[in-house]
Amino acid sequence: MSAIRLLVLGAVRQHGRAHGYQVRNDLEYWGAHEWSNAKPGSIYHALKQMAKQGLLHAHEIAPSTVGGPPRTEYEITEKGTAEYLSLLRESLLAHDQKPDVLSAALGFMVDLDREEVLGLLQQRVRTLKQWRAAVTDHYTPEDGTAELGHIGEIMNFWLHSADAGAEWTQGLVERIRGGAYTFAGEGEPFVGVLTEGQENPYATGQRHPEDTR
Amino acid sequence: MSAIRLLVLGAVRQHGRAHGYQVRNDLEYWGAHEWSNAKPGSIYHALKQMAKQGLLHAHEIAPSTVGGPPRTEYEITEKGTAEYLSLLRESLLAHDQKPDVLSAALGFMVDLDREEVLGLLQQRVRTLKQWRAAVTDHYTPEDGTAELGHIGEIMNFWLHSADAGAEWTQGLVERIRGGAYTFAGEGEPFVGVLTEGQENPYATGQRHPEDTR
DNA sequence: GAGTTACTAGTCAAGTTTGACTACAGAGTC
DNA sequence: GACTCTGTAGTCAAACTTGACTAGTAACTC
Repeated sequence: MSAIRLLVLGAVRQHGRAHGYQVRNDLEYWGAHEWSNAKPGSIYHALKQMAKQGLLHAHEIAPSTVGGPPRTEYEITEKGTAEYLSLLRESLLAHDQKPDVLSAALGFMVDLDREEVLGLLQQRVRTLKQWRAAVTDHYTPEDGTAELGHIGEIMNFWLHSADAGAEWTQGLVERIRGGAYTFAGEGEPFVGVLTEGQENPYATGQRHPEDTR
Repeated sequence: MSAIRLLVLGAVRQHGRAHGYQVRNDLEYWGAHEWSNAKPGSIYHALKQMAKQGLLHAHEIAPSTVGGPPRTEYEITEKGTAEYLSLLRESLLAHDQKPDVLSAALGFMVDLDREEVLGLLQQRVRTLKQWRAAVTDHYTPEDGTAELGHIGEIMNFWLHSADAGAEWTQGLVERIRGGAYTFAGEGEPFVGVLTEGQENPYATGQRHPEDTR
């Protein structure tokens, strides 16, 4: 599973009603084009696809207010909300390597309540540790026959990444337990989207630091 | 860029001549189906595509020796070798987040010589550190206006991953400098492929430890 | 005041990835 | 002896992703 569906559902949901360009702009604001496959084509495709599947409801809208082709506005359906929450929980939980999915989930974690997020993240840490143990067991059995040569570095790399991921997750758990951030049902939520007309400080033209390659 | 082309080119090259199933089996032996998109469909597609592009030469072969559809055997061309080495160097160098690309490159690094690999990896560490500095600079400017809320955790996660990656790469550099593994031009290479008839200890049927999810 | 650039909004074709499926052969088994 | 399971080898349609492109308006610039 790629992160695109979660990102798009979450963005539409935060707006209540959004057209493609708005979603696209939000994802850029979050830096998602840097760490996920949130390219325009993918976004518009996901919107259409999810509308077809009944996760979003498409309103055909008159020609855009500012030029360009006519807009379609999308609204999340009940089915879409269920899918969104399910994707979100799964993404926080999965020790599933792809970092883009976790990143997306971090951006939306405050849509769940604090206790649930803590539970999911702690489970995440446990699963990572189990996975680690299983892998080392499997590739270095008691009889010491493991002669992987440099191929072993691949495993080594994944183990190291898993350890780093577990450690970081543990840190996040502690920050959240310590009262950081505002979760569902805790009053005024943090506003993570751009409202119509607000300028985007991280717009593409601005050049992201990563572009120095 | 996904890792599939590098993986397939490298596998064919090690065999001298290989058919799709052989490549597929090698990649499974390396665990590539766990950490990359090396599914059968992708592998066969890549073989055909690269044959069309002149990176591989396709020999049409008589019906398979053991049943099933007729095989096609592939051999790497000069152009393919050039592409392979170029992909390999690029993958070792790129601080480009995708871990599957780096994993694939690790499996093939011994096709380059020791000094070159050391140079590439050290450059990798430097680039990671520069990237880190640029990101922190950009998102926490001197005027302290950065009010990212929980969105900041996304950046935090990437920074943490980059740090872990740099640290691990540094460790690898030291192991290689210390004489580990056998690189190009250093005598009998480590055999990382399965020869015809050799059984695969990590075959799918065996169940990988990751499957305990 | 004509040309160039930038921004808004989205489409499209080409390429890639996925997961399920086909087809054959040998080995066990009831 | 019919049935099921496993292994070999690969195809295919559907879905997804990519990057380049269209098209209109505003704003700047010389």
